[in-house]
Amino acid sequence: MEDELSKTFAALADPTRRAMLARLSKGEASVTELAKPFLKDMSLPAVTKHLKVLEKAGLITKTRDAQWRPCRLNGERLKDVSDWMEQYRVFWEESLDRLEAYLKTVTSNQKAKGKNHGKK
Amino acid sequence: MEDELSKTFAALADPTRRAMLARLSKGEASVTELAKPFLKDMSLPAVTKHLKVLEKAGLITKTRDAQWRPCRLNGERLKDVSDWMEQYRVFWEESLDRLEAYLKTVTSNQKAKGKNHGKK
DNA sequence: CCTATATTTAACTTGATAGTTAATTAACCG
DNA sequence: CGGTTAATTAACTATCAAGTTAAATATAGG
Repeated sequence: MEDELSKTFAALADPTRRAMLARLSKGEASVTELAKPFLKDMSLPAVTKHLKVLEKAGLITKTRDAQWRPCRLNGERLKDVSDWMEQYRVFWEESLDRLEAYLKTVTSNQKAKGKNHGKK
Repeated sequence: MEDELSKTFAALADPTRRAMLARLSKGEASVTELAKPFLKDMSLPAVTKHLKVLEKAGLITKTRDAQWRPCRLNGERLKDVSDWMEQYRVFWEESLDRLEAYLKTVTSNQKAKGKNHGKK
């Protein structure tokens, strides 16, 4: 998984990590703080790993404060996702009727070109 | 990976699958048609698997037309992603200065409560 | 019926993810 | 220094994801 966008999507594909981001949207937090809601379900090293995934995806940044590692949300990477999403906005924002109509024009154009299912 | 949102994000975490969605945003296409740009890099069964991932994530729907399986984009699932993203919009849309200021108020509030790093 | 085309399924390999426990590093503080 | 707290690293296991080749299924059409 080389590209940044894939790494970001992969990082978001886990409810634990998304919950961590939600917590961080309230302000920065240390690892222990972030871990607290999950320690019934997993160990601290598991939390460290999740944070490392988020960090490598550029979704958070970790700093240092004595023995603590305050984490904060990095919004820019989420903007990349948002930008990617934009091209599809029409597919949910238009009324379903208008979308259907739009798709009909596209596909009927293709049929006009021969309904050849991709054959040369 | 139980929840729908995780499944959707995971499906999006692959450039091949995102390219397939991009193609489908131009109109419906058969499996062979969708596969064409990738057959230098992977086999047809691999394509079938990618499509299955997209389908299970609810991002596309497959229908039947003789021996063809026309696929089309399903925008609703992308809306779920977009809705989830909304809560973070402030983290990239505000000017960086204003975001910094916002975070300062949040964290200074925490410090006022004792800078206790999550201790009870 | 036979064959070509479209697509999927089966069985398998490989590498990545997500978790574990135990040990280690780092910094504070009495 | 020695103990305590915070966090990471190491080593390992199990499950999942992505790809392969070969075989199977489904439909059209002469």
